[in-house]
Amino acid sequence: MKKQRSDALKTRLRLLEAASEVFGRKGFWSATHEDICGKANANTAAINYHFGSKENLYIEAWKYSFKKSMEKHPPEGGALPGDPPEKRLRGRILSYLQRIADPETYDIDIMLKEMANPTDLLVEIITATTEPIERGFKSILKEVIGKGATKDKIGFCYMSILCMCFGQMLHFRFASEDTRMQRPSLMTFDIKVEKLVDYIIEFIMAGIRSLNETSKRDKR
Amino acid sequence: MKKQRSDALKTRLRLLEAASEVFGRKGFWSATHEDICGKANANTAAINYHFGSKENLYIEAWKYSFKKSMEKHPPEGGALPGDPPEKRLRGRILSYLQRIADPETYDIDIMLKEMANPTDLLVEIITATTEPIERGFKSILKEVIGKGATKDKIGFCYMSILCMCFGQMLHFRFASEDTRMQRPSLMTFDIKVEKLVDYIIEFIMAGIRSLNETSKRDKR
Amino acid sequence: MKKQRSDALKTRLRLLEAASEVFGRKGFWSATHEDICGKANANTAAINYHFGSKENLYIEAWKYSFKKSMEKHPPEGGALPGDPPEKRLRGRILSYLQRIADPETYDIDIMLKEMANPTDLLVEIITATTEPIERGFKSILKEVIGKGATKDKIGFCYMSILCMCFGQMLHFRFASEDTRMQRPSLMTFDIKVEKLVDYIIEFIMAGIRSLNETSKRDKR
Amino acid sequence: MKKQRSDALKTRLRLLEAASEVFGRKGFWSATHEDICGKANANTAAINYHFGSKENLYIEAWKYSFKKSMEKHPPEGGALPGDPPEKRLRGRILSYLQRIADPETYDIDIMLKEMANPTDLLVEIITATTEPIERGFKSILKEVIGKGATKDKIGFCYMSILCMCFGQMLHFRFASEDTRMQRPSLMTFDIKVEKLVDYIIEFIMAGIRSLNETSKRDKR
DNA sequence: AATGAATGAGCCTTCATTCAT
DNA sequence: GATGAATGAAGGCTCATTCAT
Repeated sequence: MKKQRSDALKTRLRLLEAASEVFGRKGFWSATHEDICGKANANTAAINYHFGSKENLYIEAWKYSFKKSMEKHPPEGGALPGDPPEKRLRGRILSYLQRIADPETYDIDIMLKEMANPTDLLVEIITATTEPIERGFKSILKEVIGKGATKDKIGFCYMSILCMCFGQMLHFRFASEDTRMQRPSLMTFDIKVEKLVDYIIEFIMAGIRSLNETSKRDKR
Repeated sequence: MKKQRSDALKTRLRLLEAASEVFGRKGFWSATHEDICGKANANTAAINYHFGSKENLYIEAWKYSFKKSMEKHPPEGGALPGDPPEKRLRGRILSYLQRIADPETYDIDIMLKEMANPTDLLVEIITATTEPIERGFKSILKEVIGKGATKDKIGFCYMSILCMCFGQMLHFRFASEDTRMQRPSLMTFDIKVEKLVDYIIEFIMAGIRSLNETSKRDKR
Repeated sequence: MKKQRSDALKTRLRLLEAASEVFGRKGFWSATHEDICGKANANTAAINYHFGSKENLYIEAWKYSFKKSMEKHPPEGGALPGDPPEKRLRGRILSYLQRIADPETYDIDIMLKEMANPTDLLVEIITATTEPIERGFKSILKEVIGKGATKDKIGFCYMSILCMCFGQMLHFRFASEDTRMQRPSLMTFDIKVEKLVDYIIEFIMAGIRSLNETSKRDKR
Repeated sequence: MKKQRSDALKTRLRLLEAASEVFGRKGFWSATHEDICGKANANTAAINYHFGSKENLYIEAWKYSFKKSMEKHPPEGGALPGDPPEKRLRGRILSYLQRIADPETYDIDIMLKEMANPTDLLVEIITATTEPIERGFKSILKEVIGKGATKDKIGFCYMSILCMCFGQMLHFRFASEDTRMQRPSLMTFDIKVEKLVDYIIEFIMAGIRSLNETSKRDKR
């Protein structure tokens, strides 16, 4: 079966799709040219032909994944600029959770693998591309927390949101036998994603409110 | 004879120590025999000689690490059996945080790498060894939540504790330039570990309490 | 039609020019299609399209270079048929040196690389094309040496001329930072090309004369 | 046929011998691990095991070859310190010619290939190791030339010796179907090596003497 | 007629494992 | 019992060549 001639762009795209998935599932080191090219129906030499190196493909795959994910799930999560800060925060969290839960995008997966086994290739690009999201979150958090909003407290709250979103959703993906997860979770409980989202948001909002009150009390 | 056997045991131990650290820092795939044997001052053939294979050493290293870590930080975290459930919960969380923060144990590191890039080797053993901890947590959570304590809610709360502890402490290790972390965090804020622990516990307890109230309200 | 054919010829020519230079600088093995086509502003497939193979282009490039070089520096080096043999020999040597020194022709460079790393591709063609030059030299040498002109002695003298011309001029190109030479010579001395030519010719003529006298003496 | 266990040093030596020959015959780029390891009866991974890389083996092979060659053919060529300068010069030239002609050493071959296709790996090491030889030659040349011994003239004479020795001997190797030369020379004449050496030395000495006289004459 | 896309053979290197001592 | 030496399988990459347009 001879490969049909096709646009280089199409092959490139197939490679990006395949690479996103394979890198997302296996991480940079375990993913091989053959894994990726096999999935993309391309020759083993295709990666170097189209991207110059595995490293470069990795970077491009992350950019591609992130863009795709962000376009599918805009960060506002349905909230409008005029909405009260709590509602806007909920919207942002919801958007985040959706990005993490979406079985068709791999930016989060790549990022997690990268955090576990850093390659020195994505640090800057991730920092640069995710900076607006962080800024958006923090600006809303500042409003929500109000007077006691020190930089540290905002940082802690933002981090808490990340922890809860990532952790719970990843665990959910395990529990729901997401095809990306190669094995069952170490822990299971049956919960639907909508309910999980409610829980997460409530948990986070309560935590933030509590910290907020404490600091007010401390001041007095 | 006796001397030799003792030497063998010492080498075994050095290999376990070295393997724990290397696996914790690099994960299973990136760690090489040379990395480990080099650090253990042993021959490259030593792993296969003493443990049969890299896989087996990995399993043994995890067991070793976990045991060491648990002996150093007992799971009650200073709370007594008769203490009120909230206090016992705080104790458990504190113990967890200490295990994560301890720069001399690598069980958590191995577990995290394993979660990011599963090897099929640790699932059962981790499940088995951590089961008592999970059971302890959940039993206390049941008390704390009280009447509305469904299996799902308990599961969610337990998972939330894990998320917060892992996420925040890992981030703290990044921010504090822990030698285990190969690069600076993507995000930094200056906060002391004691204060961080306070924050985490308060955040979690607030979240749990909130979920609790909601369910009571829902019931009405 | 006519236009296209002319374009094709132009591309062919550009390829020949580029190939001469690249082969001259890097030799057959290190020169890549991309090197050559890049320099010729042509497609990577152009070589096989226009010449069938890298091998064939190599042969054609040599022929092209040699022809170009010989047209620029006629082998008589300004001497006339009626001039005395020594003068005609000087002319030939001068012409040789000019060909070697000319920074715009690459036949000598290709030949040297070929000698260092033979490809089996140029033996016959070089022998055939340089044969007239060799014949010209040897016929003059026969006259110069006179009675003792055995085939061996003529051969030795001819070879000596080649050695001196090649060696000294190559070294000079090194020393003068000729762009064709990738690195400085292992040995440097500051000497102008005119003086160098004088030295070389004097050295050679003295050598030949000496051999000549010896053989006369031996005969006696 | 299982490989027998043997001293690492013996394998190393076999690899060095094989590498010297293969690099000498083919040059760095065309020589493959398989060529070398095949000849050395070793596994393809042996090069990286014993030398770390092809580059490093190349350097070591050159050092090994050079040492071997110099031990076999001491640079004085049989002349004694008290001998007249001309005789000592003859001795040095003879030694050089022997080194070049010896079919069992490959330092010269490697050096020539390196000059034709530089790798950036041997420049310094060759310069350093051959420096004493150059110094020895030049000091004698200074004596031989006498008063007119400018740096340039000494340099030119030294270079002339190199040219003649290298060129003639290489050609001789071609003509005598030296196994190192893959193909017949472009030019043949039947001459015995002893006679060739006589010719070369006479030619060189005459050239040097002539330059010498000229400069004396010029001064007047 | 000419080219951009694609390919497969081959190279250097790494690494877990085996083997002979 | 323990180790230094050796190996083979597999990975990333280069490059001359082929193919479909």
